[in-house]
Amino acid sequence: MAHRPQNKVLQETASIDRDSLEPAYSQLANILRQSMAEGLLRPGDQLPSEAQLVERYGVSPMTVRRALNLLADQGVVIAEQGRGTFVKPVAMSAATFQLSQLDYLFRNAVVQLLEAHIVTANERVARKLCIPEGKRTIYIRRLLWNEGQPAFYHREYLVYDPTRPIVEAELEVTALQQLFSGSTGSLLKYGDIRIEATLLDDEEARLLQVFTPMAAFCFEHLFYDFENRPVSWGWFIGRADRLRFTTQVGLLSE
Amino acid sequence: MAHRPQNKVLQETASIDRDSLEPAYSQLANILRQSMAEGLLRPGDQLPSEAQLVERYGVSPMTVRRALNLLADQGVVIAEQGRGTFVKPVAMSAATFQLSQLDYLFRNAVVQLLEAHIVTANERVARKLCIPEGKRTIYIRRLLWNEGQPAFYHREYLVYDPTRPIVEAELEVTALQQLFSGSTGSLLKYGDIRIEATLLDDEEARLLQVFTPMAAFCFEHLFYDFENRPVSWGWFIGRADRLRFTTQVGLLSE
DNA sequence: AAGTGGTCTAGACCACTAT
DNA sequence: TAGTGGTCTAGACCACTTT
Repeated sequence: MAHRPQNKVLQETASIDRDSLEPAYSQLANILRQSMAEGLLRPGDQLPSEAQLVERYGVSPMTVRRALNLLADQGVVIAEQGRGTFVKPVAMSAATFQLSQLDYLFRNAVVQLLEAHIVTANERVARKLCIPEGKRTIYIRRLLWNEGQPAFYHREYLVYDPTRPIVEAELEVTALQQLFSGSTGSLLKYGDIRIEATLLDDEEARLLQVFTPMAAFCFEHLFYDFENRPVSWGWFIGRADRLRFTTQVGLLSE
Repeated sequence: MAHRPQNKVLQETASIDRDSLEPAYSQLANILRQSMAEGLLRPGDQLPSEAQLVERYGVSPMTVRRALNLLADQGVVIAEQGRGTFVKPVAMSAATFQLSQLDYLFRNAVVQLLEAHIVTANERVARKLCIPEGKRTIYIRRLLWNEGQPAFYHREYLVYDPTRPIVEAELEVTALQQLFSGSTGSLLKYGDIRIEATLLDDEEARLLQVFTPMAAFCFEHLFYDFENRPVSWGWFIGRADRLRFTTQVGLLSE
């Protein structure tokens, strides 16, 4: 077993303010986070034990527990049963980025319907949507505009089945935003999302008003209904020079 | 205020197994998740109140609370104070992607050091590292191989300062994996990561053994020490056809 | 006023790790 | 054996929303 440094005695500068609107567990988490930011607690160091924190800050074990869980969830400490809780080293692999960073692009998007036709599924579409080849699907092409600029080119195949009301709703151009933002009454159970970097082809470049070669982000999505049947397969393609994902690892700025 | 459907009475098929190794809060969360998967609870539906769950499953309020917090953290329900807890609709924007998906590429990577020189900072480098223009930096170029294939081309500028021991450690080729995986004794406090889609230039394509034009993922990183001074600025560039980020929204498969 | 979620207490027992 | 984190109880009080 690897050696771990002993825990240090923290300065008792900060304490829990019981009159504050901020919950005690959150205050305690911030106090500990502050200790790390100041370098009092370095990566690999052991935090004070839960019992010590209970005594030092005058809160109950559950409150200490919650504060430590919070920090563990945020990836800044790691708790090891029977050993202690330790400050996690900064690792680039801990980075997580969220699609909601693109919310602004979708919330204010103007949706231009380019095409909506019934087409028979070829082999690829049939396999993705788990339907027989040759079965009818609805093929939709949309262009999403944001502040006068084309932001995304979206293509989608929907299972054509009159008994599934989602088809009707999806044909409305506004349904796209509901899909992204989430809305009450959705008939989707879950979805798989995949992000790739691709080159724009000529048609994509023309619609997005750029010249090839140009890099792009591609967001492929496959949504399922409550019977676990695929209902929607499609891609959003957006110019890479207008899309950016950022995140922070290690100590999160509050 | 928008109308919300009333909560339904759940079948009491499942119950908490006190002899199980699985914690009660986790069991309860899974029971509720199962109800959603079966369609008993649909997006927008209200979950049973905490008091109802306490009575129905014979656990304490804190345990119920924890189960609901777990589901809320996972984004499948939303709790609204004074109103209730509701099943969240599926939203594509809820997708989160984790860089740790690339762990296998870094863990087994063979690092080839292409260059490590002291260079004076130009305007761009100086601005990023917050040092005066013309100050000396260490410029490192590396190629990461995985299973006999070039996986990433990495370039990095390090602040050159003999008083900062990180410089010595970073020059070791193995330090790169530690940066990605995290390791005890790191002197980094936090880092900013940015992901872009780009086109490979000629040099990048040659090293990664592909032909232009080719799309690529670029992971830019900027790491800070405990005095909040930037110490490392660099990019990993990897072939897009070998990199994929996937995730799931809505009901998570367990 | 009644019902909801949000926080918190002051303990308890257990599993695990180190000595 | 002593110390650690992990779970759990059976309540309490509060803020908020709805009726």
